[in-house]
Amino acid sequence: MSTKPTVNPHVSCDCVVFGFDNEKLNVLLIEQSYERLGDKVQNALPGDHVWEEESLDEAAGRVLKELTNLDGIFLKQFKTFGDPDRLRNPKDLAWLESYRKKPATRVVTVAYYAFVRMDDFEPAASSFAEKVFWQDVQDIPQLGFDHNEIMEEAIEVLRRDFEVYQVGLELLPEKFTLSQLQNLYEIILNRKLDKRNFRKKVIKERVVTPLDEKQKGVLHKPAQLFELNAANDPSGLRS
Amino acid sequence: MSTKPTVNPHVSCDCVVFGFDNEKLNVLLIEQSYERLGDKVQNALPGDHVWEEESLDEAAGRVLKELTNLDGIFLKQFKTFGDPDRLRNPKDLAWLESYRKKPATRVVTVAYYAFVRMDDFEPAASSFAEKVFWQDVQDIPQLGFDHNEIMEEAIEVLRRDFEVYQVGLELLPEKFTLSQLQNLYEIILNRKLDKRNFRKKVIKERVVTPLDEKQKGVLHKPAQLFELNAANDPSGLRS
DNA sequence: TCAAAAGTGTTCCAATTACACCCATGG
DNA sequence: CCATGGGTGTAATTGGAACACTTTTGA
Repeated sequence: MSTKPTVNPHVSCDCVVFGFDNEKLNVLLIEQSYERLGDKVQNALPGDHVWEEESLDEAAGRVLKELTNLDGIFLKQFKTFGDPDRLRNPKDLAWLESYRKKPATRVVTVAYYAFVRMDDFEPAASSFAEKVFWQDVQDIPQLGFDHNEIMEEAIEVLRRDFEVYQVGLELLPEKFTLSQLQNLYEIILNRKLDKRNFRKKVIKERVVTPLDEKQKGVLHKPAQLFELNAANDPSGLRS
Repeated sequence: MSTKPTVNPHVSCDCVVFGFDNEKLNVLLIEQSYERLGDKVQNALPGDHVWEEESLDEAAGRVLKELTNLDGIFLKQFKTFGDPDRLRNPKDLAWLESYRKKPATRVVTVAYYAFVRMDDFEPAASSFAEKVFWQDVQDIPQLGFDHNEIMEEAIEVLRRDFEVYQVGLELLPEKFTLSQLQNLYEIILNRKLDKRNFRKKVIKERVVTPLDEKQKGVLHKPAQLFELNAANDPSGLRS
């Protein structure tokens, strides 16, 4: 890639990047600032136009890479948003004008969700935005464009794909306790689970394998650490 | 809609329209002919470019309506295909040249699947093609562009959505027997089911409700007819 | 009377649920 | 020694799987 890529102004991709901090589910948001109209800022999902010579998956992978500098991240296309009015809300026009020549152009966006281990990544300025931050999915502010709608659909799809394919376990740190695992299940499924039954099940079904290692420095009985069972890798893409 | 619509040359939608004839699962294909290069024909999925002022769902609904003239058809977006090379196979160039000014333009296509009751619809020429026909999904010929790939993904998604949301029951005629229902299950799930267990289950789970009516004119014991339980309508779109 | 599909119940096993107490550690 | 979360087993219930014969109709 030595020549400058041609941008396709009609198609973009947006990424809903999930992170898990053992207590809640978070999403990466960016702050877009546009000085032209009185230093306003708005929050949005990270995304970019697709280049003419890359696939949609490559575009999403590129956005993720520029944002986090991480490789091997789970990434899945989940829905395409193409309402003719999706960029025509007056609240978004100022930003679009500062960014593109033709703010009236219709843009269809292909939405992806992704999983990032929160302790692999410290949000930092990127080519997309000076500010990048984690936000609790229970407490999402107003976002630009139709990004609130995209977020909501992403969470629905995550719940479903988690139940069907056990997608989402890559949100855990490499070594984790069964309580952490159970927290993740409970948060994604949005219901309480029984501790004993849960443990029996994940061990019988080989979701995880125990390590020869325990927690240290906790003010209670240290827990056994586990790792994901590699064979359990769902058939999704990793970029 | 009195003014002529503006076509968006960068985005199209393609529809995988399923039908069920009590024996196999079928898909609607069209035959595209282009005289320019020696009267060749190729088969493809029905689809069209999106208009500038319609949503993606509306575009798919429009394609379906023009194709079948039916209303109220179940329709669901399932994946977007946007490889830069998806229209660059030499086999497709002749057709594209006969159809568009710029065959090299990259087109991203949003794929939908849909369900049509086969006895509600007799394939007939439409604005898309002179020839429209049902084809057994087990025996799909080579299609233009990346349409074989789209087909395969559609079937996978159908299987999954059927298990998760019981999407697909709208393939049945309004009144049907439990054997027909079981055939549909077996074909979509691709495995045999036990007759007694199946019947117990669909009745207990209120998938269907019995009618005060029986089959007539069959050369065996006439079966009780059933209809879908309306409350079972999955939360998909109907166009 | 025959062929063809309809219709029907019971038993067994596996999987899921509910539930309460002792343990190891750091402060 | 106390607070905190870690760790464990059993009994009851539910749901799924396996399985074979009789019935009704039209030809």
